[in-house]
Amino acid sequence: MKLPEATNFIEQIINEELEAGKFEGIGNEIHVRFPPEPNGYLHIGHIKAMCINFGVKDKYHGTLNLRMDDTNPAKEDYEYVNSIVEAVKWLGFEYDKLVFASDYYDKLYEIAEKYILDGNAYVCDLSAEEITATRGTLTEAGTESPYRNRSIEENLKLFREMKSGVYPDGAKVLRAKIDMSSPNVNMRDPIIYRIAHVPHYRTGDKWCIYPMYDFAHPVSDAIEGITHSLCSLEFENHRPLYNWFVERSGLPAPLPRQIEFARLNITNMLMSKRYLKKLVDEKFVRGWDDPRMPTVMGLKTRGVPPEALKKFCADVGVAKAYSVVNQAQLDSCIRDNLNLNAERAMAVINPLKLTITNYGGEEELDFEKNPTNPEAGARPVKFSGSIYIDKDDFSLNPPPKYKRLQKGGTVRLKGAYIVRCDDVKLDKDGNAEELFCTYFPESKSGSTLPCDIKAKGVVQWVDCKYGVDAEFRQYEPLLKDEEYPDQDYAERLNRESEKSFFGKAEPYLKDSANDTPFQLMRTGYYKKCEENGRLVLSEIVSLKDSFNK
RNA sequence: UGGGGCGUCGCCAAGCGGUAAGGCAACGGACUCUGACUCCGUCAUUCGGGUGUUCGAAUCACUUCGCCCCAGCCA
Repeated sequence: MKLPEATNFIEQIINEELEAGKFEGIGNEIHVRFPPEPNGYLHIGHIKAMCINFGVKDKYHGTLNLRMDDTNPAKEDYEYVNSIVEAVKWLGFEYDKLVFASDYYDKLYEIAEKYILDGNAYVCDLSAEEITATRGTLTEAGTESPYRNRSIEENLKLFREMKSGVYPDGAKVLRAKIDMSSPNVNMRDPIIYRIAHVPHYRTGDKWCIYPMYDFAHPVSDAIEGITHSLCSLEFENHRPLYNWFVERSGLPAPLPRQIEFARLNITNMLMSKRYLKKLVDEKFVRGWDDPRMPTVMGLKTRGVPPEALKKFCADVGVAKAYSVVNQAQLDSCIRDNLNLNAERAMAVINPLKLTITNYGGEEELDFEKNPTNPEAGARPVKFSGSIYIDKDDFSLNPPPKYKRLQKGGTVRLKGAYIVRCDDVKLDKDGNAEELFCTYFPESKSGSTLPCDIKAKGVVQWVDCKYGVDAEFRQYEPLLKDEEYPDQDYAERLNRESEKSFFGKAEPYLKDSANDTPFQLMRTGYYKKCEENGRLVLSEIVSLKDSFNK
């Protein structure tokens, strides 16, 4: 068979295995899984994991299970499984099956009994504190539990009693019998089952004992016939344990192989579920879909296209080295996508009135919706000679190479005419309050008339008569501190992360039904939404660089 | 200081013994009815350091330094 070209070390490993014929018994089919725990919403870090897993699935024409890793009833809920499914679908990833670790509780229990029967597990009566104390330290071996050598019959009886609910939480646990003096702490008789009289969101109170990740995960992989279990670096130390459980599970070969990769970090983006949950719970943000959140839903409400996110993950790559990607790299992917797809519109954030003294009447001008894509069509823009431009587009003391309007200078009004500023009315503080200009009819946009007037700059504008009020919301990224200071984190988020401006926008923005992202000329990419009948423009990402060079 | 990982341009990242890809950022310049976009050009005599092996090393060996992970009845 001809192998696809590997683009990262994981695919390289898969290619090598395929070449060696490792999966011939199963028709060379690759099976992977994406296993979030339904205890929070998916964030951009998960998108990387999905790109890797779904990427392998697509490249090798394999299958992928979306698996809810729900073995801790205390934290999990349907709210989260629904949000996860929604996020996966919005991103356009197609999984083969939606499965739950909790689907395997019976099977898992059965396999746990097998471990006992094989002498590989025992019931331990030590308290949590005692277990911790006897685990040893990083440099000293642990000591064996006094319950380690109970008979198989006694272990079986005790384990069944644990299951039947006769013991309170914490009274007993089932432990794997491995090696208390292993240099790998994870191998020092890890706990397989704990007692928790907590109802599970799916199985209700059918169970009062729940399997631990270290046992449930590898065995779930084996049950599903997963060939490659891709996870992040912190599980490297668990791999020997993963293999230990899989090899003794009695499940048919081929055994799954765990491969670890470095998780995604982005400057100024906080990706810890714990903190994100805190922000939501303590109402520092409106919810998991708040546009300032790095969650899939936050990115969605912000207007970021899924394709831009996938491109970003592809650009960032997959490796084992710890890394922090510059947010500029994400922004670049978003800009690239939006530049190609987003419609263009005009709006001014700080309106400065500009009156054209030699213009009478009004007219309708044609604007292309997207200069990079003529098929996007055109929209009409009304012009009455009395308009607003942005305060930033006029200067009383222009710096060198200033391209926009100044007294006595000219500028082109985007899509309309070139105007010359004849007079400036100042307010009491000496700032420009209104501009009086003359326009040049022969400079009309698209006109073939000869025109001697030139303008270096182009500015956007909104008609005074037809423009509508708009609110602009600018979002700073979620802030991340090296030290993760709980205290002022949320405070800073509120203080610095959301800014509002009020200005004027084209009526086109208010009227257009769709709320797909668009670009405000020279200002940035925005998403339109309606709040209580108000036009709200939320920033997606700013244009690169720009003003005042 | 036990064990497991990782160290290639400011930030990601290819490279797998034959003489340092690419992306982001930055910096020049061209173009432009968005100071955007696009386009052209510049940006690692060097791969954490050292020592060996070799005709030849980022790639192999040894050594040294630095960073990350592991002692939840979380995942």
